[in-house]
Amino acid sequence: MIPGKSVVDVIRQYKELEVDVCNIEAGLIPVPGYSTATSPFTLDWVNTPSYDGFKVSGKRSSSVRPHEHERKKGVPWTEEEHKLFLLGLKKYGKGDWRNISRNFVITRTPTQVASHAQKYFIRQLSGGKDKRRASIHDITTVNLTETTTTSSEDTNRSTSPHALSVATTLSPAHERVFMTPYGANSFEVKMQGQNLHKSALYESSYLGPQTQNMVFQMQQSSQH
DNA sequence: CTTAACGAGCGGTGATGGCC
DNA sequence: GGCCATCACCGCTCGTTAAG
Repeated sequence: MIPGKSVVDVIRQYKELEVDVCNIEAGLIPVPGYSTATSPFTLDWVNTPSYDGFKVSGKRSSSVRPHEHERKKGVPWTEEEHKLFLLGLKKYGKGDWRNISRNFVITRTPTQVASHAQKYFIRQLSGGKDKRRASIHDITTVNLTETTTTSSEDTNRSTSPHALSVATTLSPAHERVFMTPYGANSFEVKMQGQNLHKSALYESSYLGPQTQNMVFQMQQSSQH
């Protein structure tokens, strides 16, 4: 299903692509960026017990490296991602970046998580040095935090369609509690009173089975 | 997975010049 | 002289990448 395209359009596009691919494989169309006469690369079909497919051979020229292998720009970690990282670190411990990536910081690859952890631990080791620039790595725990914010962003998040709102008898100050899925294995709790807002991140294992199921269903619906 | 090198981007700080 | 804006330099932070 492609928005704005009919079945006939899609079939026509498929057939055109099929012809293109046939022409490319037949060598009728030069691949952009490669000159068969000057390129140091060759494409060989390899068929061994361990590998079956094309393999590129030849030397990589350092002079062309910057053009064909641009360094990716870094995407700064958000506070939310860092908090999820801390939760994952708590659950899986140092070194299990794969599971932390898979179950907590699902927006980052294990390599990115490992890199972030490296900087985080370096920051912890250098603690105590004054005159440091503020960093996201200064956040070392994910605990119940109390604020008096009444920002619209706060309100919007709490009343998102995937937030579970429950009445509370915790204290007269907390009139409502909002639970919002937060990553794959955690959830955010916000307690709101007239002038008091509290928020905290918890692992899903903190919940009873019924509530865990409700949060799981909210996660499913938020993904759709 | 760990470690270290690398590079981009940002913020702090001092120098400089214009204005009052 | 005091204040403010602008600029350049430098150090720091942090994401990417390659080697082990």
